[in-house]
Amino acid sequence: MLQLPFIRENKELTLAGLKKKRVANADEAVEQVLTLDQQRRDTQKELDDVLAQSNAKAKEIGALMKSGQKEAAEAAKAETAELKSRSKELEESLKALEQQVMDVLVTLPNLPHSSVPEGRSAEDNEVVLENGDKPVLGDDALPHWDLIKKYNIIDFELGIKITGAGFPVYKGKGARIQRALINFFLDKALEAGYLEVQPPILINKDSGFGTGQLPDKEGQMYFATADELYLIPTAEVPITNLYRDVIVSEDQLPVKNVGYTPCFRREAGSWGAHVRGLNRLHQFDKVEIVQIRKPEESYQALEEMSLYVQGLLQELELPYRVLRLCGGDMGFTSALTYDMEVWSAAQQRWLEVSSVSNFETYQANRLKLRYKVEGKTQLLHTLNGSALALPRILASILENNQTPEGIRIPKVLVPYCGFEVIN
RNA sequence: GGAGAGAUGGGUGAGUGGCUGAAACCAGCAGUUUGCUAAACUGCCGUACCCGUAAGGGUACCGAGGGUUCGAAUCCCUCUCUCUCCGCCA
Repeated sequence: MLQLPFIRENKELTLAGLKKKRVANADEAVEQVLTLDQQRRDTQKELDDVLAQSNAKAKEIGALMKSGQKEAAEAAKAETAELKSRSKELEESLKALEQQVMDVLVTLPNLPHSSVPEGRSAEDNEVVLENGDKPVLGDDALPHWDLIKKYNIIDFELGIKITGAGFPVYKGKGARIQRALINFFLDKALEAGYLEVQPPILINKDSGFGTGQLPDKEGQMYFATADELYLIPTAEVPITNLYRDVIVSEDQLPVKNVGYTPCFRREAGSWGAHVRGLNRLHQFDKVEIVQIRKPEESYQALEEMSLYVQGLLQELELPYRVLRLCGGDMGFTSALTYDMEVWSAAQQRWLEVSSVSNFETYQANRLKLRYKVEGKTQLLHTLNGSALALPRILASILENNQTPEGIRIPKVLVPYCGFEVIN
């Protein structure tokens, strides 16, 4: 959520940012927020004054009662009636105005960092770098959805029976390589100084609001109606919400957490071409890194996180590229996002496997996540990144490493898998 | 699921209608002093919003929401959570 005082003092900057993010009704929305906010403040001033008068009168009455001046006290009581009804009115309109400000404010996305390129869609994203050699496969190379059948390691039909489309069953070496990847990713994060956490994978409304999934992305999450809990779309949500309503003491910074969780996404309306096999699932596994940083350090941290993720891809011997997302393609809550894509040799396309973002104060403002600087509380910056999401990593390992003798497991994973080839 | 008890500031914990934004103690911060890796003493020590260039002032908050009252941490209602006992159970 954007900070109201910031919008007030930086209206033009706000508008420019929102337009870069391709917000359709930016002028209108900002104007509305500022007008409502002014009304809100006026109303609060008036209410506070009325309440101050009421408090003074109440004290007066108390004193009169004590000194036995009953009649004077009764007379004073009569005077409070008007103040009371007035304060009630004002309180109601204050509440209404606060709600209205909030309603518009939550529709505004985060402002993009100055380095974010202009653009409308994925085609406008900036390729920051490309690394690794794309393998050249023979004509008989298979896409991963055929390889998983050939080697009987992932079963989509079985998943359909148990749950539905997009919920695959991993079997044998398929299950073992999943477990290997998770452990590999967690171990690497531990080496890099992250604290491992195992959060719940169901979250309440407040948590959904804290990281920005609610109110506007309600339809993307599975919802357990009996208990009003959402299945997490990413570990970002529970891990970042660990720090909701927290004033972190300076010596605990920076916070670096890593967690493995399954992730659940309804992906309503996003099925079609290019989503075969492991390319898009309703349930998948992911290791997520989350950092909480002082504002002045957050962009340096973002670069570190990007390099960290790239290091993982290098160790897995996967050709990858890094994109800086353009204003129109960025997430709602992000100020700057790098996407990491790996080359999927049989499909001949790039697959997104990680998204590393700095949210600046946007989430922290919702979370009320702060620290103290010289006695004053100040919002912190939150960042997170996939490190990494499994399915597409697995897809490209399967495709890129296929040989007539079977699928070669990347060296770093062999100790974790306990086998060198899937055949 | 059934029965009972409870929820106060970073922690412990007092407070049952006005003198309480809240005692006391601990932790923390600043300083004074003592010749010793510590003690004693003094002061400070919650959050948010509003007015103000500032100094400063106002308002709200004692699990959450509502109500009674001139006045609520304190009384009433609803909800949430925690603990204890019983039941069930990985």
